[in-house]
Order: sequence, then structure tokens, then C-alpha cells
Amino acid sequence: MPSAVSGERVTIYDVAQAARVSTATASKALNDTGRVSLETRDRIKRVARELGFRPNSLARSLTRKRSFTVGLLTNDTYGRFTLPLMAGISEGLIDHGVSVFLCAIGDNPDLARIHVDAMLDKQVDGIIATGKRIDRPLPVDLAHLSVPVVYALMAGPRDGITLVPDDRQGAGDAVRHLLAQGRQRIVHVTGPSEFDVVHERALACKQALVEAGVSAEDNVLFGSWSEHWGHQAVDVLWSGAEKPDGIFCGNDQIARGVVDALRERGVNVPGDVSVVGFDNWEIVAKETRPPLTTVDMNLKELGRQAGLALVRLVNGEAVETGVWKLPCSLIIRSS
Amino acid sequence: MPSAVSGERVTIYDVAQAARVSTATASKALNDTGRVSLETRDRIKRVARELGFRPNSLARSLTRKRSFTVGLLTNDTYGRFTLPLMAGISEGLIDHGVSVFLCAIGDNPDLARIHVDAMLDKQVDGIIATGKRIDRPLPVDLAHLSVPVVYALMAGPRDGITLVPDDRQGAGDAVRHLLAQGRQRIVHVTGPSEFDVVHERALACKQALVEAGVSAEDNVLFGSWSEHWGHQAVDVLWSGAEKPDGIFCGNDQIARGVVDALRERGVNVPGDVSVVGFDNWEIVAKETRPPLTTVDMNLKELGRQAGLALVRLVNGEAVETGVWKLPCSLIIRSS
DNA sequence: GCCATATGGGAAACCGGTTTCTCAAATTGA
DNA sequence: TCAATTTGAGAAACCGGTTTCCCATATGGC
Repeated sequence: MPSAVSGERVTIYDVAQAARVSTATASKALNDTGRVSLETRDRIKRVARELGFRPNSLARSLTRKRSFTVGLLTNDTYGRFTLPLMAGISEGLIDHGVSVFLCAIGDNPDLARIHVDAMLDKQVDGIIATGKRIDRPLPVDLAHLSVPVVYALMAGPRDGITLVPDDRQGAGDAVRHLLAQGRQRIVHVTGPSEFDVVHERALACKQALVEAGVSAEDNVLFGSWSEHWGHQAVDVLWSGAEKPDGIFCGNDQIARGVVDALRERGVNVPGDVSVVGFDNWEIVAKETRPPLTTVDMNLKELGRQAGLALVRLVNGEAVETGVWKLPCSLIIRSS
Repeated sequence: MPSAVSGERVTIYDVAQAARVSTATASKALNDTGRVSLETRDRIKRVARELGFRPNSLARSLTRKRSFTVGLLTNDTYGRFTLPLMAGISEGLIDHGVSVFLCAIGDNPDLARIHVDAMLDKQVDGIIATGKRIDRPLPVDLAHLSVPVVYALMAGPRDGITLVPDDRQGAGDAVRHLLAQGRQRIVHVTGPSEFDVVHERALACKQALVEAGVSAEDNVLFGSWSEHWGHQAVDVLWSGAEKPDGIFCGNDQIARGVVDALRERGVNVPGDVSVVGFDNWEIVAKETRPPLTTVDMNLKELGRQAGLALVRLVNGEAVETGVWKLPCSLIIRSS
């Protein structure tokens, strides 16, 4: 008797029986494949709906050899970059019925190995690797896996697919914004020189200045990614002869430190000096006084693209390899 | 011929064939179940190892009716609370071979429904629900699911299992710390009064003061969770007659605002006034000048416990229902 | 009216494991 | 020495779907 059996899940067998067909026909009808009359198809679909049939994804995956599941591997313990990325991936993939395993592996190679193995055992269709250090690989080799891998915010192999923000464009926009404000003596206060992105951004900064015919000599200060360094940098700059009127910072925390230090010195922002940050970490940028103009890396969109690129790989479609640079946006606030 | 076939995954069938036994025996040997001679068991295990056999988790899940997978549902778009929690869950569960699907659903009920359905289709063994607002439920009803649910940082049903930090103890410790510094005029600057935790913490604050025989009248200021509010609160407090010498803040951002405002007024922290925050959001607390003394909610440990509680539920073990309050730790820095 | 083709649907194999049940051989007991 | 029990291992069913292949019937052409 076809009726809503409580507790137990409804299987395709139940549907088939209720519709008086075989499971084969039921399957074909529900998936719009094979040869089934329109009449029968509709009837089966109706019955399935009435019974509240939901196919067991595991069983389907077993035959299809597709689990509709991907893994996201990250060594960003803080979540600053991972969560927006994750949200984007998830958003991009949910339409494809794909779910995401998230694994935070820190810098522990053993843990990384365990998690990757667990993912492969669970038959993930692909893996997205990400980290906070673009130039540092994950502590595990993903190059020879049986599933495709996409790298986001992280250096992948030459013949792989890597998605990163276009730091060059972002930094260029930031500097051009400062120039448009009429700033002429522009310095760049940034993070440790061991980071690739630091050089990327510094280079773009210089280039934009040169293009505008503005001096770009000795205008980069390397330090750490902290507010503290922002303060220090202002101390250094304001002890010199020629004080800058525009400061482009390597991230929002540095910028916050810079702005605070300037205020404390009685320097008006943006009256005397304009400041631009990088990251658009709203919790920092919005609470800076005045709110910080900064570069947004559009991480959510980057995640979406990474997810979509991965499914295309999984589907065997051709995907252009190499480094994809996704545009950054300048978020103009009051600084 | 048993040999390392490249590309294709090794199945239990391959192992059985190479060891000249049936798949039934192979399965039993590898799982240490059934009746197999020690000799045969060892041989099969050795062969499996040599072939690099890794069981297909999907196939196993299908028969065992356990997917060794749980879902983590969150409406915390920012990751501030979710990621540490996630790390804890993951850490607690990896030993059990359990992986975690992470879904950020925001406040969208439709999206929530879709993700929950997707999880159920993928046969998750259980779900952990979490959010940034402890007193706001997720925009989807999880009460009548076929799998167990554990609530973390979020109000669950009466007969469910809910894990939250012990706000009362944390707030009490914070206030007692201020008292121990010799502070007598203590105020509490906290978030919006619609939040349950706000009242919880305010109450604990009052109680600790009363116990110490210190005045606790009109000493709570409700506002928002922002730095800006911290500034405003100092304005209010310092325009009054009797200025406080100890301030306990509802979160680190407020505390940061308070400390900055005090410094700008020339009030010395911790010389004239001691300040304690809540959350131990390191990025804020460590960069505050001076570094912030604050309450850590031990979210990672909370996540671990939530994960373990869930597997116990899944295993049908008895688990005490109700609200579990996990201890907070006071992190003493310089404020 | 008869043969070739198209159509709808089902039986059975399969995905990769687990588990029950059966059975032959080995061991034990009297 | 012979029956009763224990032991080791395999055949087959199963989990819940998908897919291939085959067959009966309906349709079309001449």
C-alpha cells in the first residue's frame, strides 16, 4: 500500500511499487533519461512527489562515480580569507548539487595527509586548495592526485589552475586614486618583503607613480602586517624631512595603525594626508576614523569562480590553465 | 596478476583476488570481524597494504547506513565564531573518520532548506547548528529531522543538546579580576539589550559586584557591538560626576573603542582605569594599546565537545540533554 | 497481410563494499 | 571409532540507486 511510511526513508523501490513500474523505469522517469512515455513519466514523478522521495545521494554516487562533493583545504587558521572564499564556492556550487568538505589543516603535514586521504576515500570529485600565504604551498603534495585540483590564493603548479586577486590592478587603482586626490608625495607602507604579494603590490605602486610622472624613489617601507607597524612607519616618515601626503598600505591593519598614528600627531586624514588600505576587512576598515578607503579582493567572487572552474574540470571540459587574475575593487570611504 | 594497476582505484575485489580469497573473507579480515584465521587475516592485510587498498567510503556507507559525515550549519557570515568552532569539531572528529560539510546559509530560509536537504540526501549522520546570535534560531526547523542535531552557540529546543560558553562564569571572572586590581567603581559597557548574552553577562557582573559588597547601581550601558559605541560610552561616562575606575566590556571591539577613547582623553590604562574585554579576538585584543585583558570563550574546545557529543548521539549512546555551559578563560594582558 | 522499425518497459547486472547463511573440514569428546 | 562441535571460508543477498540489453507490442511501408 503506497502511503507515507513514517521514519524510514522512501526509496526508489517504494516509488516504483506505488507507481506499479520497475525501479528501472522509475529511475529513468525521474532522471528524464531512457525511453518512458510522457504519461508514465508524469505519473511516476507525481507519485515520487507525493511520497516525498529523495534519492540517496550515496547510492547514486556509487554508480555514477561522481560524489557531487568537493574538498576545501586551507591552512588559514584564522578564517579571514577562507570564509568569504568558502561562501563563494558554496554559492557557486549549490546549483550543481555539490557540497563542500572544509578542512583546516594548519601547517601539519601529517594532518594534511590524513584529511586528504579522508577526502579521497569519500570520493570527492575535486579539491580546492587555499591558504593565507599565496607563495607558500600547502604542506602536502596535491600534484599527483586522481582528482582535479584548483588553487585559490595560493601558488599551484605551472600546468594547474590558480585563481588570485589581481594585486597589480588593485594596487594600481589605489595609487591612481591617491593621485586623483592631488597627492604627489606617495609612499607605500607594506608587509614583510618575503611575501610575493608585497612585491607585486609595491611594483604596481611604483609603476603607477612613474606613469603619472611622479617620484617613486625610496618610497616603500617593508614591515609586518600589523597595526603596530603602521604606527612605527608613521614615526619613521614623520621624522624625515619630506613628509608624504598620500599613503598606500599593504593591508587594512597597517592602514589602521597609520591613520591612528596620524591622528595622534594632529595630522588630518584626509585633509593633510590620504590613506588607502588593502583587503577591505570591514571590521577594521569601517571602524577606522575616518572609515578607510581600501581595496576589496572580491574573495567571494573568486571562490565562486574557483568552484565553477573545478566542476568544469570534473566534467572533463577544457579549462584554461595558468594563473587567473581576478579584478579587485576600490572601495572609497573617507580616508 | 596482482600488480599496482595505475590510475584505477584498488577495490576489495582486487585484494581478494590477489590474496586468493573471496571478497567476503577479505572484508572480514580487513575489518577484524567474522571468522578468519590469523594467518589468512595477516596475509590479506599485507596484500591490501601492498596494493595500496583504500576502501571506497561511499560503498561502505551504503551498507553500514553511516556516512561518517556531519553537517555544520551556520549563519555567521563572518567566520569570527564559526571557524574556530569548525576547527575544534574537525579536530574532535577526525579520529572517528568523520568529515564535516560546512554550509553558510546566512538568514535565507530557502537557502537553508536547500542546504539541509542536500545534507540529508548525502546521508549526514548528524548536524551541528551554530550562529552568531545565541538567541536567534536558524531560519530553518531542525527539530524533526531524522538525524540528531547538536546546537552550539545557539538556542536549541529544550530536549536537545546545546553547548554554549559559560558567560556567567566568564563575566564573573572578568569582574572579579577588576576587583582584585583594587577597582571599586566598575561599569559594564555592553551590546544591544536584545541579546540574551548581554543580560547574562550583565547579571553575572552585578552579582559579582554585590558579592564583593561593591555598588552595582546603574552601572550597565547598553549599546552596539562596535568600537564606535565604546567611544560614545566613554563620552557619557566621563561627562558624569563619578568616573569609573574599572570597565568591563561586552566584547573586544567595544573594549578597543573604550581604551582608545580613554587614551585620547589622557586617561591612563591600566594606571587610572582597568579595562577587560570579551571574546579574545586576538586581532583586536593584541593590537589594542595596551594589549587587552579579555575573556576567551574557548570556542575550539566547545567545537570539539559538540562534535564528540554528536557522534555519541549518532552511536545511540545516552547523552545528557539540556544546555552545557563550557568554561571561559580570562586572558590577562596589560589593560 | 506481412515484414521492418519504433516504442515502452522490465530483468538483470552493476557500483564496491558488508553481512548472513551455509557447508566442508578439522577438532573434540566419549 | 564415530558422532558432536568448532572453525575457516565462500556463495549469495543486500544497501539504493543506474544502465545495459532484451523483448513484447504498436506502428509504418509496400
